[in-house]
Amino acid sequence: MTTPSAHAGYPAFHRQVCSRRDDYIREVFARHQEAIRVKKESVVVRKLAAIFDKTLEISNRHGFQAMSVRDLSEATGISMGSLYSYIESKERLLGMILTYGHVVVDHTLRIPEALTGPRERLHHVLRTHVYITEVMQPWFYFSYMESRHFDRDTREQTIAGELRTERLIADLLDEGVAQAVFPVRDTGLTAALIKPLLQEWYLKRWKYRRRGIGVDDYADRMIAFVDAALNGAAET
Amino acid sequence: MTTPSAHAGYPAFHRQVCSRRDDYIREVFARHQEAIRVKKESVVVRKLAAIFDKTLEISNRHGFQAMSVRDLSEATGISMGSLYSYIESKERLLGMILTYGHVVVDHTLRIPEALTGPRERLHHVLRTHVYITEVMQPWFYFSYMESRHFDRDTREQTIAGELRTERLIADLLDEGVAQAVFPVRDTGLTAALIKPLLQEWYLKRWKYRRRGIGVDDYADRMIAFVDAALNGAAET
DNA sequence: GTCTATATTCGGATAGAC
DNA sequence: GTCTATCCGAATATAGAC
Repeated sequence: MTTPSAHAGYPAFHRQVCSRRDDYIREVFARHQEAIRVKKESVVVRKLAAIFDKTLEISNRHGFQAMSVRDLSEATGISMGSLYSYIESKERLLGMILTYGHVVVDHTLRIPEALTGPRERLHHVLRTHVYITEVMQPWFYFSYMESRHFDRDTREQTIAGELRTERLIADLLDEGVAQAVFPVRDTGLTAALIKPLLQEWYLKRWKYRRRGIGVDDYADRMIAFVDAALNGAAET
Repeated sequence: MTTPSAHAGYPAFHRQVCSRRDDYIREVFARHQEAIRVKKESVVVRKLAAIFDKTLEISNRHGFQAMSVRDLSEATGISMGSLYSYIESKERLLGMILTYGHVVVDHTLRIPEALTGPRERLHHVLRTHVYITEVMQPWFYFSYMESRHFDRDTREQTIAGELRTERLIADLLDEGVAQAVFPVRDTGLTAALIKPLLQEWYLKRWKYRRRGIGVDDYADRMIAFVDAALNGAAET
């Protein structure tokens, strides 16, 4: 049941994403330049990295609203005045953090390419999703929990992203049904039931950590559960 | 695939819970009496019902922190001063709302009793959970989303409740394994994977409503999905 | 029991020296 | 680029008349 997918296991995936972190933050800088008064890129990248980390850390404990900019100032060791020359406003900080996550996800959650069989393609997508949400757990948690506080546009953008994932899964299921690999009736609903199994990993990771279940463990088990559900669907 | 369980369908369940609503609120009143300056029970029950409803409504849109007591005052039509003679403080209001949900759940999520087969008992628990979270959707959503802002004790109480549900499912799976009804390997992990399928219903209900999927539809499909996963587990 | 008016604290944001 | 000091609006909570 070990994956015959395009993945070389989680550690390699983790290293790759982390090594590109500065590039991702540079792109965030580029997209929000007008809002950032400091102009020296190397300085900005270093500071933004710290600001994003601490914001996610504090917000995920008490909520973004509850985090005062003063709290953030103390946590990062950057004074209020200085901080505001990087973030412009608290709302803009939110926007930058969302951009950050989207940049990372866009660069990593790529299509399988060489994989052909519907089942293999599905497995790959499920595993990659678990991997990326493991690397970026604080961001996914934040995005999920805070989305209802966003303004209309931002919220709808987030929801659209969510639905895209679900749609991707549904499409893969459709492929499988067309090739008589999965005996699934309603692929849309089935995809909707699979998605919470992906979200489970970043929403309740503490629970699995406490039980000693690691990323690859979870991916293996979750994929097996889904496979069983897809196979057994014939009997319904 | 229609349930041969102790349930007479959702509408009957809904009516029963709603008809007892005043009793539940009376119990909340009893448990928080010292914090409520107004003493006339009939008045308190009526006002608390409105206060709870509006609080859940506003909080579930923008978050409990973001809801000012002024907002609540305007929404309920009760003046600031008057409001404070019912809630003592915003934090106490939070406590009362949590009590409210716990009271309702304690009275409705009862054990199957006469049902014997492990599969039937599991189906019953899953369906009842979907039913109760449908009636009390705003409360469950609130409790899930706000729990990380609670103080230590309250948060741990909420988590304990969560784990109890998961444990209940795991125990039923164990029963089934013992009687060779389910070929499941790790019942703890399987229970952990089933739980998000229950939470899905109150966390993303808008999605299913938009697709025209009702409570009993969801319960049927979700239970079928779980059944298939349990059966197919043998092949792993 | 209900209201209006107000005390007080806190958080976002900026000015301006260095 | 970074800091300290400060402004100002908003939110919780209360006092006290009716």
